[in-house]
Amino acid sequence: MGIKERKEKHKENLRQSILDAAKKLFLSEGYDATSIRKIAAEIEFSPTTIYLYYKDKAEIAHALHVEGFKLLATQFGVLQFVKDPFERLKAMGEIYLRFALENSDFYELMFVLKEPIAHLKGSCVYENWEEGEQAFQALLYNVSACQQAGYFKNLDTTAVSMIAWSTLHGLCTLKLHGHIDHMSSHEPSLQQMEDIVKQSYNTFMVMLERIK
Amino acid sequence: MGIKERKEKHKENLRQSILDAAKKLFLSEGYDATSIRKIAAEIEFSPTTIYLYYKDKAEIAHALHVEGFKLLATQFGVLQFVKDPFERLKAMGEIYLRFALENSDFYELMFVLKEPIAHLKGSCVYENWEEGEQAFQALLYNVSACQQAGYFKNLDTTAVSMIAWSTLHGLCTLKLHGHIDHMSSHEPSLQQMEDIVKQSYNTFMVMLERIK
DNA sequence: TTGCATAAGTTAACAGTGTTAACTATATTT
DNA sequence: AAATATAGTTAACACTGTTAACTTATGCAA
Repeated sequence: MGIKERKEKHKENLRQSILDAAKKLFLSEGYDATSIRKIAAEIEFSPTTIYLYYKDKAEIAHALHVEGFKLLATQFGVLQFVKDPFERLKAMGEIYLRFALENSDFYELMFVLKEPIAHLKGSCVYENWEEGEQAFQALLYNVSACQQAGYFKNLDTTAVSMIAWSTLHGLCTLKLHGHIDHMSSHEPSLQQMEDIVKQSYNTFMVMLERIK
Repeated sequence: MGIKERKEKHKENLRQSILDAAKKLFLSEGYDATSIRKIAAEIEFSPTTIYLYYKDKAEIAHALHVEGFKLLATQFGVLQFVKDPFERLKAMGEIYLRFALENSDFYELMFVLKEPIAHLKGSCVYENWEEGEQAFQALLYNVSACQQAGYFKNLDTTAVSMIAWSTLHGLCTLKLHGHIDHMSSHEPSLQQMEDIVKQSYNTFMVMLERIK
């Protein structure tokens, strides 16, 4: 029947369909609600079959984590058209922010959860965090370009990059984990801001621009 | 009525010893490994007894979360002796950073996990996040004092405070979740830094100081 | 064709988790 | 003494990740 045919097709690339099922569940119900058993039910195989294709749940998490970085990389793609270094850095931050807020589950997997990258250390040949490094190198490049254009004088490129990343990451996670919302509901100065994240980001950019 | 009072006290005692047991487990084994059943075993009561004193696990998490904020508040205490506003802001950041790195489990509970503050919304009279607010108000006060001393001119106090908090929070979480370490092991520019967090923080302070 | 090894997938189980309904034993009140 | 309220327990539900042991199907050499 139709189901059997579909099953046959799945068998051809079971590893991929496990990942697809995981992704589907993960995007619709979040990471915690994505259990091995639910993935198995989705592809209509027994839970133990998953372990024939992935070492454990962390390995699936890592595979999704890689997908997330691919998605972010494509969104960073437009940056090549922004010629002015500072404008490019600004745009990079905006893309990062939007990515985090619009793909919060992916963001969690990429920059919050320990599992996907802890998995690296456990397995393989002491593999490093390739995805994160690439993104950071792009940031380093942009910060460096800004410095050549006269920004961030006498400041360490790496340290400035770390700060830029940290600020954005902090803003994203405080928002995503509900801390900003919980505070804005009662703190008057925050209540007045209509978009705290966006306004804070803009202020940060003004701060960066005004470093003498 | 003496008997009733003693009973009340016993009830209070048990509620407190549940919290103590939870804290002990949580500090030695982390949040995830602190299960209701383990807490029960620690105080030598059955797991269900816990539910006579706390609504659910999130309520225990919230109680510990409050303890964490008390601890942070005492560490902030020394700030009153720092008269210069900018130096005080600097010291505040250093205390925050040290607190996060030395009490990573508490930090997770206070600023990362959703459970303890999501619990607020679920129960009570739409209670707000008192602890977080108080800490933020202290930050607002210090940023405002800096502005009166000529720093951060023409910048919104709340936005600057949000950025300061975000930057510190970002730095802390990237470190605590292993993202910095995973990157520093292969990225050359990071390898050269002996203490990435500390050096980045210092750079951030220089950046703030140099805003024209 | 028979016999067998390998691969692929399944069943059943282990050791946990948070949480709840229903029960018991004890102490207090009527 | 009987009724009631309190405190705590047992047993269960519905989950979780993960593993050992089993079955079934396939391809290949004798």
